[in-house]
Amino acid sequence: MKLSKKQIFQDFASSKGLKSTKQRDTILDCFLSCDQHLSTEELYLKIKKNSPGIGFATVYRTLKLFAESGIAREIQFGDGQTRYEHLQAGEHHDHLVCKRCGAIVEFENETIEKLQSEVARDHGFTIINHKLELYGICKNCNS
Amino acid sequence: MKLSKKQIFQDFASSKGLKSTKQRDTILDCFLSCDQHLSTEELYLKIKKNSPGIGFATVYRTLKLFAESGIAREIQFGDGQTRYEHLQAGEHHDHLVCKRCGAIVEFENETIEKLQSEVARDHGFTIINHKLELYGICKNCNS
DNA sequence: GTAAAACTGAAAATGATTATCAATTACAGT
DNA sequence: ACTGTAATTGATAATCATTTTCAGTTTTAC
Ligand SMILES: [Mn+2]
Ligand SMILES: [Mn+2]
Ligand SMILES: [Zn+2]
Ligand SMILES: [Zn+2]
Repeated sequence: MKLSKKQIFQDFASSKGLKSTKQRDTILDCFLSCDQHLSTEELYLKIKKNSPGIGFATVYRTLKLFAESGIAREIQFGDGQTRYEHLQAGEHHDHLVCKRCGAIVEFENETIEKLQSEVARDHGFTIINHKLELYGICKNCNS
Repeated sequence: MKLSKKQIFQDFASSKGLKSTKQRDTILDCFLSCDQHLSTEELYLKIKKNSPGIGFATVYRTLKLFAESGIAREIQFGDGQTRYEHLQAGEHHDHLVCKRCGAIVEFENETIEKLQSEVARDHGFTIINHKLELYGICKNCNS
C-alpha cells in the first residue's frame, strides 16, 4: 500500500527528531490542498487567510522540510521565485511553461529520458537529476 | 562571411543609438577572451585586475546588452548567480553540470530537440526556447 | 513536573541584482 | 573647435527573495 504524503512526512519528522507542531500541520494541510507549483509567498498568503499569526519564516522553513522529506520538489521557472510541487515518490515529469499567461503543463516522455541517459553515458557522467523545461505560448494564448 | 562578435555588437550598438565607450570595449574584450559560463561577478573581478575603476553596475549593464545583441546567452545553473556564455548565431546546445566540481560540458542532440517539438505540438504549445540541464557527477569526479 | 531541545515569529541580515543620480563623456550639428 | 543634448558611468541606495538571529514558547522524554 502507498503511504500518504502526510504519513511520509510524519515518518521523516520523527526519524529526524523534529517536533510536531500545529504550524507544520497547518502548512502541510494547506500545501496538500493547493494547486501545484505554488511559490512560497503564494502559499504564505493563502495560509495567512485562515491562520494569521503564522510567520513567513516558518513557511519558508517548512517547505524546505517538505522537499527534504520527499513529498515536495523545489522548482524554478526563472521568474525569481522558488516554487514547490507535490512529488509522488518514484514519479517524474517535466514542464511546458507559457510565457504569456504562466500556465504550466506537465509531461512525461520516456524516449527523451532514455536519450538523456545516453548523452550522460557518452560523456562519462552519472546523472543525479535533470531539468527540462519548454517555454513558449500555450494553446489558449495562441488562439 | 561570418561577422565577428565584435562586429555584431557594434552593429547592434549603432542601431540602438548606443555610444561607444572604452568601458564597453574593455568588457567586450575580456568577455570574448574568457572561458565560457562566467558569472557576472567572476567577469567583474577579472576585469578589475587590468582596469580597476570599472564599476560592477557597468559590468551588469553591459552583459545584459551583450545578451540583447545576440552575442551572449544568459544561463542559470541554480547556484543563484546568472552566467553568460558566448552564443554563436543559430547554434544551440544544452549542458551537463557536475555537482561536485562544477564542470560544465556542452552537448547537442538533434533527436531530443525533435522530441521536444513533438511534445510541444501535442500540447498545442509554440516553443520559444527551452532549457535542458543534466546534473550529476563528471568523469573526473567519478574516478 | 522538569529540563533540554526544538520551534516560532519578528526583525535584522544577506546576497544578487537594479535603480537613482550627479558628474562625465560621446557625438551630431554648427 | 564649440555647443547642446542625450547617453554613460561609478558610487550608492534600494529591491526582492530568502536566511539568520534571537528571545520567548512549546514539545517531549524522563
Ligand atoms: Mn510539475
Ligand atoms: Mn554552454
Ligand atoms: Zn498561455
Ligand atoms: Zn566533476
